[in-house]
Amino acid sequence: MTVRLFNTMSRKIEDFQPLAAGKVGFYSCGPTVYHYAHIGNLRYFIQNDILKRMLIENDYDVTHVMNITDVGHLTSDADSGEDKMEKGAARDNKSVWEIARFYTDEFLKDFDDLNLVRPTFMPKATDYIQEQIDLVKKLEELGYTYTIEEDGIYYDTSKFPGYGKLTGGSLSGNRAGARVEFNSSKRNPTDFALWKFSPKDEKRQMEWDSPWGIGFPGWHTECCAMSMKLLGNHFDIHAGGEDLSRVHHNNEIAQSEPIVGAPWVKYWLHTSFLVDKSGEKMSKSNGEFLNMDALRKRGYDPMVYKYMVLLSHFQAQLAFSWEGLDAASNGYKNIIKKVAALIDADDNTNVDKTIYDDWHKKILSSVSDNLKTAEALVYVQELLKDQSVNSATKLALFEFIDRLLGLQFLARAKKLKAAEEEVAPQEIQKLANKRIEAKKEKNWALADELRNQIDQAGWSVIDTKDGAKLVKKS
RNA sequence: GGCCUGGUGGCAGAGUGGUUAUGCAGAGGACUGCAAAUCCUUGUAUGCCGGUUCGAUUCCGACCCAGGCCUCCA
Repeated sequence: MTVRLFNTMSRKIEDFQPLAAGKVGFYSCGPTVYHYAHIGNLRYFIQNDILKRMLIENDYDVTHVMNITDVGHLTSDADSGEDKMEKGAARDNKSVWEIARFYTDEFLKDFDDLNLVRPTFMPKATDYIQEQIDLVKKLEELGYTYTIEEDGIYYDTSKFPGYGKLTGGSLSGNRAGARVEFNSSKRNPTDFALWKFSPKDEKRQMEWDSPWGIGFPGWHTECCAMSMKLLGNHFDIHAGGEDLSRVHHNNEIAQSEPIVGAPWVKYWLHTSFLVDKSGEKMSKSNGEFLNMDALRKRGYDPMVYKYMVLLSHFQAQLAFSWEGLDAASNGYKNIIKKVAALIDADDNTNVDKTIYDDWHKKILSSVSDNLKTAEALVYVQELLKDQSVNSATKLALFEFIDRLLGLQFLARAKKLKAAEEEVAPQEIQKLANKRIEAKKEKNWALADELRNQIDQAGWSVIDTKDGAKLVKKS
């Protein structure tokens, strides 16, 4: 099946043609582990996961690299900002190494709760310092660098003719230091640090020796160094959040193409932001933000958030609201209920191969066409409604849908059934029996009172054709 | 200021040159002593102004509005 993806480089949807037949090298910029990931960050990782699952369902052998940025970087090249890692460490009263480990673990917990397939490699930036130094050395040999005294080694973007090509247009109209004080020692406003020197009077928690003295790498080098090491000089797909395209990814290209030749990467994918209802992006830097734990504490299944994300398209901003999350929650639960009913209805009929193939194709085509997950979910609704498809075929299709979208419809449906089959304790059963008696005597007041008591004890009583049924409340 | 996105019902959001998906919420009904669940039915939308066209929500242009990047952030 043809895979089509919107390539930021061309600003067009292109047919996907891998560099090597049947194989995909995929690099996604990972988290900086100085704080919890907020749910906006997680939207991007969900989208990456769908991309990967879709490629796998299309029989590609995917090698996925996602870095863990555990090196602190200054908040600006002007050397005036704070180091996020060191700041985070001070906030939590821990060493930078401790907070890196702590927030990496927290991140992976969310990752697993969202049922995201783990990357093939998750390199830590601090494990690839030598590779980053080697990369800077090569750029130095090729004449792309210059030194600013007591500051660092910088990349001269005027030496790279294609600078800025990823995001198109000219960068010349950019206001140098539009939002930050401009480092006047730089030759060009777009120049960036490759290696920063540690301050002479200060011992940093994270610093390394290098041919240029004690210091630490600039943050754009890690992705280049690690991707070259783990995916080779050229690879197929590079993904990131929409904020990364203009600076980080243009800088990555500027660092890599002089060394490996152009084009370095074939397809660039960028995920748009989750925004709040006033339209502003969620940001870790702003202090207040929602993480997965905040959602869990309010009783939301992480899968509900994933479902909400998949209802939208990754290139469009998605507005977060509790109302929207509730809608997603109801919608998700309704599907689970219907799938649970399918399991009950499964009468051991055979899977109808023709019908299966038809739906399989429709759903996989949607996701393969630039990740139209919302369209795929419409087909899921239509499949559930379609009475001409037997239960066995539907269930087989749900196995495929769960592989493709990772929404765990079947697992949740089975869990729901298990909860429904749980037998009520004796005292609850007694109350239920009393209520039946009351009903027979048409003593509605007593019956309602008894239902109240059962309700308070955490059970629901539901009258059915076959009598009263007790179901534990979730 | 430069570059880039986007504006669709109450909410979230697809798609389409010719009756605007889907979900959630709402309304009505069936069922029920009442509920819950379920099922059936159902109303409501393409920012504004021009152009192209037999016909524009879709294509083109201007405008208005919102957002992103130009410091680190997905």
